[in-house]
Amino acid sequence: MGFSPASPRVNFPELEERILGFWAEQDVFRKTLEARQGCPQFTFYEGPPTANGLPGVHHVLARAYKDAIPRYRTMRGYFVPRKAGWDTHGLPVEIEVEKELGINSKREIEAYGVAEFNRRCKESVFRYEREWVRLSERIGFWLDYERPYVTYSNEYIESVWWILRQLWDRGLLYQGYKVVPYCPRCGTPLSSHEVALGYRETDDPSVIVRLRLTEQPGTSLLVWTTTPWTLPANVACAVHPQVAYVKARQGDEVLVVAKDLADAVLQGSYEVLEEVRGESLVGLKYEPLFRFYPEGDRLWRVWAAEFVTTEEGTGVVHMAPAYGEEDMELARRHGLPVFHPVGPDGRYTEEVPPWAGRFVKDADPEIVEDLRQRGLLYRAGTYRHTYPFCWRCDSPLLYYARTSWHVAVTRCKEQLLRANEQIRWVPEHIQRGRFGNWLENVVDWALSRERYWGTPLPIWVCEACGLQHCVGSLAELREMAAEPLPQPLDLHRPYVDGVRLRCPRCGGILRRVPDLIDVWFDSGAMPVAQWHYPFENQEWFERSFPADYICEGIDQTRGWFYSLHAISVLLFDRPAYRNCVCLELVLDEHGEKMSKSRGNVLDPWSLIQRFGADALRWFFFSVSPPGMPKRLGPAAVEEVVRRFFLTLWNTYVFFTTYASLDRFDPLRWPAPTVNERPALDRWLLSRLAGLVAEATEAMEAYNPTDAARAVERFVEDLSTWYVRRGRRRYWKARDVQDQRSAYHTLYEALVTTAKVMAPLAPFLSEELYQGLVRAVDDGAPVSVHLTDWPQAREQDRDVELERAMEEARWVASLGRAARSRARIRVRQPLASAVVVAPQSLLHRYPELVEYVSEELNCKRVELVGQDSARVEYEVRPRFDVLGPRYGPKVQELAAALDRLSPAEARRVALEGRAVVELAGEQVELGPEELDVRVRQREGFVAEAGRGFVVVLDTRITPELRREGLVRELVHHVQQARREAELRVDQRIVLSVAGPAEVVEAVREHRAAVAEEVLADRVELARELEGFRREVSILGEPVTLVLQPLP
RNA sequence: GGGCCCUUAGCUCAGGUGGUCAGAGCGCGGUCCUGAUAAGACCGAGGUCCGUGGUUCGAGUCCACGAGGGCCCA
Repeated sequence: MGFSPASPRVNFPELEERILGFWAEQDVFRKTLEARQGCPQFTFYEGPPTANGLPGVHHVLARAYKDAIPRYRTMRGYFVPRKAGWDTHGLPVEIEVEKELGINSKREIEAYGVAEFNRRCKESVFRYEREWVRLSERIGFWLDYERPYVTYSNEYIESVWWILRQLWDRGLLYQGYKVVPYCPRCGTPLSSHEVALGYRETDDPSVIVRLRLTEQPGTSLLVWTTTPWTLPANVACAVHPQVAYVKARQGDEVLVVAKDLADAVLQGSYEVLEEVRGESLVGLKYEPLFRFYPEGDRLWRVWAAEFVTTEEGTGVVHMAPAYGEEDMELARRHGLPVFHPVGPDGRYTEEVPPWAGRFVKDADPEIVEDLRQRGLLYRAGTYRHTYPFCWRCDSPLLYYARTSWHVAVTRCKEQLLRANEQIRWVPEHIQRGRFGNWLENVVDWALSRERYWGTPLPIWVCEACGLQHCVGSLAELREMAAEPLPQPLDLHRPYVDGVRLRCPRCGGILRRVPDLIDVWFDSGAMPVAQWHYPFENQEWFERSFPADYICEGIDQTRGWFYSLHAISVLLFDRPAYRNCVCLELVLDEHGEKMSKSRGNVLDPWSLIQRFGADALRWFFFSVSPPGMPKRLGPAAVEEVVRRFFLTLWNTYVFFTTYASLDRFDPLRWPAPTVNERPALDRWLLSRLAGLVAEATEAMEAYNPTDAARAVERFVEDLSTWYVRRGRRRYWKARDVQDQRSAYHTLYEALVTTAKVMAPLAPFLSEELYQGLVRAVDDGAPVSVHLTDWPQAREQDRDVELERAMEEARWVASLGRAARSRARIRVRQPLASAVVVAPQSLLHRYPELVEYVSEELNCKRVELVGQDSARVEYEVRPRFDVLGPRYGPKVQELAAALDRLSPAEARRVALEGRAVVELAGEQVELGPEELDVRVRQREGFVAEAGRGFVVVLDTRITPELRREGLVRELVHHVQQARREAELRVDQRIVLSVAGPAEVVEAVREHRAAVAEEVLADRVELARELEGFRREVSILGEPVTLVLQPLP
């Protein structure tokens, strides 16, 4: 047992592969769950991916975030079961299979055979499952992949049926003839959240046509549309009753448009004949544009409607009830017929002979041309706007009347909003912003899909009496079945279509409606259906609902976040999750969205293989908060490795190197109490306690970004100040007590850092833990992920010491700047430096001044509160104190203080009080109200800033010069030791040959040189055999020979 | 057309409740330090804090309007 020196050459991807092996061999994930059996549960829901495509880098982002919080919670003592899940139904899958089969329509699927088609769908959904699991495991996303929930299983479907039955029983599931967004290629309606996925900018025709008034020859209403294909289905037009319209003469005709739009519409000159209110137009009859339908008295008249606006178009709106929600509403109210001359494939039917069989959008130009020839076209152009396209197949959607099934979500809108209040959103603005707005505008969920691969809608209808029945379980299905159910039972189409039920009312036969349900309902049902609730696992379900934590891309506000929420509120009137983290997009290096068409998609594997999964994870956590977009490229990940991982690693190498030489044993070496430790150690322990507190707070707030950044800052301090300053306290230390303190402090800092990093960088933290803890303690938990999250030791916090150390570091920085200005290298010792600091905490911490002295290589650093010889004073008001008190006059105070002569300023600075005249009155200002700054006077090598001045004594005496030479020489010898690849503790004999001054200096400091470079002897007279090196010391050639001793 | 978010150095990002000198990292040029360091320190170049107006003694920070970008809705 004991530490082994870690190698400074580290290959993180390789290290991670080794850790993966270790986890597998030790079954660590299972152990972390077992260790927390019986503890309070923390529930995470995995949003099921569709595994029919390869995972990309954005999935690594999501999975890293999904992983971090459960790991953290496990360390905090919670039991965090994590079930994987796969979304297996729906159009995405069907379209993949259609592509494979080279077909493109429902007709072709039916010809191919639904049974075989669905078999292929089922087969295809797990095509990339192995890739998903492989990537997930490689990045350390711990999830139970052995027992996932799968949405196509009979059990899952049965639970979904149970949910639908609950809704049915409460009258929340209904059938309606409604205008729905409809994909003509897929032949099915889409839900609003699916529509939301497909908006795109496009050019559509923009036409204005004449509706000739029957009883006023020569007068026409003008109507505007971007969908000429809906004109054959026109049954009416609408005006706003309150809006002003004009009858305008233009050429030899009279045109009716809204007054506010007249200029925009009637682009030439015109003459207003009359101005009327919309209501006076109501009832006018016009000539139909087409004669495809028989005349009727109510047809082709003007109606009043409040929804008409004067923001666009003409103020007169064409009504085609089959193709617009408001149109349908108007038709229903006034008993107008619905003309629907378009088939489910988006082509005209025989009702419109000229274009029968044509896809409606393709017929647009011909319809326009036809109207032009008949003199009905007023104007035609194109109109650029955003329009929805099918999110999966990219066809333009049609708004289209269909008989379809809906969930009456709008009836529960208040509950939806109330439940949303109970969710913590990250970022916060989603709650009232994107998600809240969405709920405010919620519409009924268009549930049914006229497709093949999905959860069948469990509604059966009696052929004889029309009874509709919703089946809520397999038992019920079996019981009601007219014939024995087929074995084995597959609840998918076409098998379920063949199941006929006996009518409980009339004894007739019920057949299932052909529809499936929206695939988003599947995933939204997972809190219930993953457990096959209520048919099994009641206690599991109850324990695991609602989720404490979910996390997905922000696009899911309309997707999974919504479907989970809606189903949960409909069923239980509760939110499905308490904390929800929304992730923004992963962009490429140039800030462009990654897409296949741009060819800028980054393969996660290339990054993982180069830099490791932890580096990629860490990049995602630290670069920006979850709700901000992330620019990702190899350079950014490499920087994480260089800036953070390697810095930490090198500190670890430093520790293990010397701890192993010194046989440091953290369990047996007595640890000094914190108060017994020097300021440097107390400072680090204070920083460490602060780190733990900060990281804990951040992780509690679902904010890994702040946690990661806090760790980075700590590691930076640890490496560039703590170890840098304390280096000589370890190996070969003279003061045993100090050495113990140093080892214990550094050890604790590293171990705690490893634990705090564990949820974010599970591999590197494991490696550190193994090398630091398991290496010396058999009794410790096998893995860092089995340890408890560290407690912040508040008693170690010393905010004042931390601030004082900041000052010390600042003074060191000024001192280095002064040396640099004086062109005196740091290796050249100087006799003294004076630090002028009127209001510094350092006066209370002489130890810290000592660190400055070492850092600056000045034998003596004198800290003084005042020094009129070398500095000048500047006095300003404390604006934060005096501003509120004096208001505008604070500027006069500032001016008055600015006018003080150098002598007066000095007096004020030393006395700490000033008397100035303000508007004829004497005002006295005390120390709390003054901001005293010092600046250097000319003629000294000094640097100033933030209330400090550092003045160097730049005189180099012959003694100092010789010491400098020796330091120079030692440096070169150490360099040579390294080049000769000597063991760190290899002893040598050294010979030095060179100019007399160098030789003299070495002679004078022979013992010190010998000790520094581990030489048993230092030869000055004769040259040895061994590793020989020519160096230059202050421009003079010097020959060093190192002879290793046996 | 509406909602939300963003805009700070060449790049990536920090900048509680306004307080008067705007910071870090990377990159660039130079100097230095180092037997843990592939690190690090110092100096230098590099900023209209997106713009305009307002509130205020004081605005990167608050308000209004606008511009650009992103996401979402209609």
